[in-house]
Amino acid sequence: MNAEELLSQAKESCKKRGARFTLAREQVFKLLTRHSGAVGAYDLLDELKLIDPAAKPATIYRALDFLNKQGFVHKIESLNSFVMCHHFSECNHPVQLLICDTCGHVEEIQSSNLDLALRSMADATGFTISHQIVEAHGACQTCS
Amino acid sequence: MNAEELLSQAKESCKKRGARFTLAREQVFKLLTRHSGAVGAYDLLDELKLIDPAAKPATIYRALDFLNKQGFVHKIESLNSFVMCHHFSECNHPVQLLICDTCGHVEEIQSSNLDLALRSMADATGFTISHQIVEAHGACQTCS
DNA sequence: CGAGTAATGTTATAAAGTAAACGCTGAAAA
DNA sequence: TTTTCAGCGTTTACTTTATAACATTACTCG
Ligand SMILES: [Zn+2]
Ligand SMILES: [Zn+2]
Ligand SMILES: [Zn+2]
Ligand SMILES: [Zn+2]
Repeated sequence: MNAEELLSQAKESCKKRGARFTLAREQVFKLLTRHSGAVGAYDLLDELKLIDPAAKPATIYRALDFLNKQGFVHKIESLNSFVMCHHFSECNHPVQLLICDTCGHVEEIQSSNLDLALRSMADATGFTISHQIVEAHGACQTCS
Repeated sequence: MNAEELLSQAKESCKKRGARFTLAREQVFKLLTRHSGAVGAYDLLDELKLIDPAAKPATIYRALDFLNKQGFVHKIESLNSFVMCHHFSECNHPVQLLICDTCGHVEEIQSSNLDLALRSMADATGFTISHQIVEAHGACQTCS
């Protein structure tokens, strides 16, 4: 899935939902598609400042908040950073990430077994899951 | 597992490994055992200041770092906070947490299915896991 | 004891994230 | 067409979380 495809898919998705894909949001979206790994909000801000020198932390955080709510972007809690989702057409999918600590690449996986195992364990203790965080750190194939 | 049992177990464990369970570390350990849920480093610092007014951020972070490395305490990445582990005798176990967003209680679960599902998915893509983060947010039984 | 290492104290600062007040704008209602 | 108003963006200031750097003290072991 390349950058343009993702962008048009995002626009389409917003149109359907009546959400506004404004310039600021599109700019941040595009910046994110240029990274294959995690990007910090302030790194992103530095990049955004090159095309919009007036950008401030709130600019980035608001855009990221929107993109995250639309499911276009995932937050990586263990790195305080963000990564583009390449499967956002599959709404509300559980997020499962393999994060290479060597090269920084982030791979999003989809294991229903994993999701099931977590849900069944939660069920067993009467816990209702609203949001799950699964992040594995280590070394990717090329870095091993 | 009550507070005293945990404490003596921790002391024992340090003795075996030749790690120093110093006063500062013990104080922070004790403060943590008094919480059933997540505690922020600065909240903990406020509590510590009551018995050691000279305590500074570094004091807490160093103690937490030690306790975390010994496996006595887990960091909750999605809350930037910390929780006592009640199973630290089982060394290096994968950490899987159910976090109630209503009452703040944190339940540590042990699902080998979950661990297996993650590992097998990682294997399939040639990824070697060194550390995993599994945190589910939602509502516990009493809060549902 | 004395050298070497581990831990702590202290100060300062970096990094990440949020709040609140206010102005702009563009599309729906009148 | 004009009004109006909710959503978006800007700006300023601030809070929370975490670490760096370096001096000092405490413990361990030969
Ligand atoms: Zn995704
Ligand atoms: Zn890699
Ligand atoms: Zn544990
Ligand atoms: Zn609860």
